[in-house]
Amino acid sequence: MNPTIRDVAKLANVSISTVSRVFNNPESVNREMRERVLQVIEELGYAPNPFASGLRDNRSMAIVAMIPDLRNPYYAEMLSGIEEVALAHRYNVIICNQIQDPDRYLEYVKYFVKKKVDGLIFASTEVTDFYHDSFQTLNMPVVLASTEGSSWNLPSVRVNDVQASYDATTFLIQNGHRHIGFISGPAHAMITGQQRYEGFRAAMSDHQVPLSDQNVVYGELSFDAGYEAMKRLYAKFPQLTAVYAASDAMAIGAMKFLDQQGLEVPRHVSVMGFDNLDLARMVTPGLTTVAQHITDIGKTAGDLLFHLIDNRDADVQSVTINHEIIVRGSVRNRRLMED
Amino acid sequence: MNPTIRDVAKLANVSISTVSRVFNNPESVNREMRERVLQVIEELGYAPNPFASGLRDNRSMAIVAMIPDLRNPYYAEMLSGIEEVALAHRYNVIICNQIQDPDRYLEYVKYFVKKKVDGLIFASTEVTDFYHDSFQTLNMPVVLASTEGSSWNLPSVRVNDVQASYDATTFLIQNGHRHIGFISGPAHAMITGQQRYEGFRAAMSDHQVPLSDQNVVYGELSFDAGYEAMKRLYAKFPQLTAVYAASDAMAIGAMKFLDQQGLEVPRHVSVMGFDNLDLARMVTPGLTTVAQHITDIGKTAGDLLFHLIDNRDADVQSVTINHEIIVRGSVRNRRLMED
DNA sequence: TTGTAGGCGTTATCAC
DNA sequence: GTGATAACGCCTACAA
Repeated sequence: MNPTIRDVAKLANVSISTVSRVFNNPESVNREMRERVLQVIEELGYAPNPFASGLRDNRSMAIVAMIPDLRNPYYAEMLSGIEEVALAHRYNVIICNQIQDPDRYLEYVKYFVKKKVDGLIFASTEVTDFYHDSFQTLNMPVVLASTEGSSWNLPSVRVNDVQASYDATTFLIQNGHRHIGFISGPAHAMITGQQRYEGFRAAMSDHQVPLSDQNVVYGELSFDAGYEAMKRLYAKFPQLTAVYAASDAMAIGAMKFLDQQGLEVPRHVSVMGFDNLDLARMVTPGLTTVAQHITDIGKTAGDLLFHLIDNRDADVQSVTINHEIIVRGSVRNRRLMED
Repeated sequence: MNPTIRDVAKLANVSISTVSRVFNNPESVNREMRERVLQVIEELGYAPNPFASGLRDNRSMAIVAMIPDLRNPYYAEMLSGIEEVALAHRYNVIICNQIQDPDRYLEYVKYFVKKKVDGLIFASTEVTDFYHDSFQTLNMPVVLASTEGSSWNLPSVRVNDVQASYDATTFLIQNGHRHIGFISGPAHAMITGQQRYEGFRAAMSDHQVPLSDQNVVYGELSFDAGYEAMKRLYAKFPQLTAVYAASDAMAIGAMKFLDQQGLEVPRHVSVMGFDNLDLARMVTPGLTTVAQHITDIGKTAGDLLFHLIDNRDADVQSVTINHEIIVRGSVRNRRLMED
């Protein structure tokens, strides 16, 4: 059995209140006594029982990170940012994975999150009524990461996807491409479908590049879906000289397909991604992409959450994280073309 | 404020013990009463306060997963396996990241793990005295994943690295390679350095393939380290026709270097990895590698841990997870060579 | 089968 | 500045 506050008190010849004060308000206790107590604490290896503190204060010193898929490096990286700031606050991070499965999500909420946790980071998943209702009943601070909840006034941390997508498209255009295919996220997905499409569309339009249904194809954000999407895109738009995909995984799936068709990247087709996963620099050629600074998104979401935890009624503003074009080898400048 | 057991009791016109029993031993309570209580529980949305239960029973319903690096897909995948079985047991998983930093590790132990958690999975990190001592003071079940602790009789879950490495090397030899470079993990690393090297050595020896210092180079397991290691290896062993690396990340780093030298994989040099990360199928050509079934390692480690949690004195045996050669495009069969 | 009561370890309020 | 004590909510002997 671990030592309790009482053991410390007895051995130090003080009351338990004094021991407690040494932890929670050291200034208020006589120097000499304090040192004696501290010594005994050290000696016994005493640490307050977190259940007891939690029971009294209703704080768990834990937050929960809800993400769609741990095996996706995007979320792993975000999680690592969240974990980083949590550690600094001496908080634990509890993982909830595959939250896009409603049953699984409810399971988490029912057994884990209820009252046991001081706050919640909810990542990359559209905040439907379903999720929003559960936030209400949970009654704890919530911060969104890489998704938005403006309709419910929930603070969020994310890049400006419209602008980022606009910039990516513009980069391709400035490199002399005019036949640009877009592999979008699912049509119904607010961010990876609609907003990134919107940025693409706006850039094409602003630069007077023709755009029709022919240019666009939709799919899930995965490698496999990217491969399939590229197949469809190439079938209906074979004259494309560049492809821009709504995620790096998709872009790399597209590269795989192109390679299998004997089309070289970037000699025959240029490819641009979105996210800047570690992966992007590992493939050959390196993938030119829009960096999201994912770790920062996680860290910032953590910062906001802890601010809300310390200060329940704070009016926390959403934060936009800067994006950045990372140039590697997968896009060719057609303005410098020789053959 | 959330409803307590007392609220339920009052509304259902029973004593709190009855309510408690409905949760913990439903059979022992009169059907009619039970249904009445259940209804009230539903109505109020009552759930037992985990702090109170924890305080009484000294169980947190949480385990901790200690890993070296969340951003490494290897650990993310393992974690996802752990999380999967934890959910099935209605347990939370708390992350401890970057445990190879001793200060950080101690921080975790000091503030988080002590008494707050029912068990521990410790991954891919050599169990030095330092870590082992802390396990002792923690006094909770520990299971090792992808590392070994035979010297302390700790149960572990891992592949047979010597055999797996032997098989990988044999695969290359059977494909007609006799000039095979090996990019090893750090020389001091028990598994990725010593055991995987040992498998390599044994296979070379058994098949009478010459082996000297020239064939081997050491490095960390990362992409960047793989790139650098390949550079060193190629400098001292330019006649190699195949490279076998102790991790997929290293192998892909090596591929990057080879590409930059104008050496084609697998036409000029074959490459073989170890792990079978998702990554391995995404690169071009696909990486031929030894699959570790990482998710299974995580799941099995979880299973063992829960067995120990339910049954403190069980004598749990270590488990070896099967490995498997995954053939993709990065190894060329020289026996079928035309040019 | 059901209810009563004590205790888990901590913190904060209140006397002294 | 220090000490006694109630309260947090649950579970389980034990008594009825």
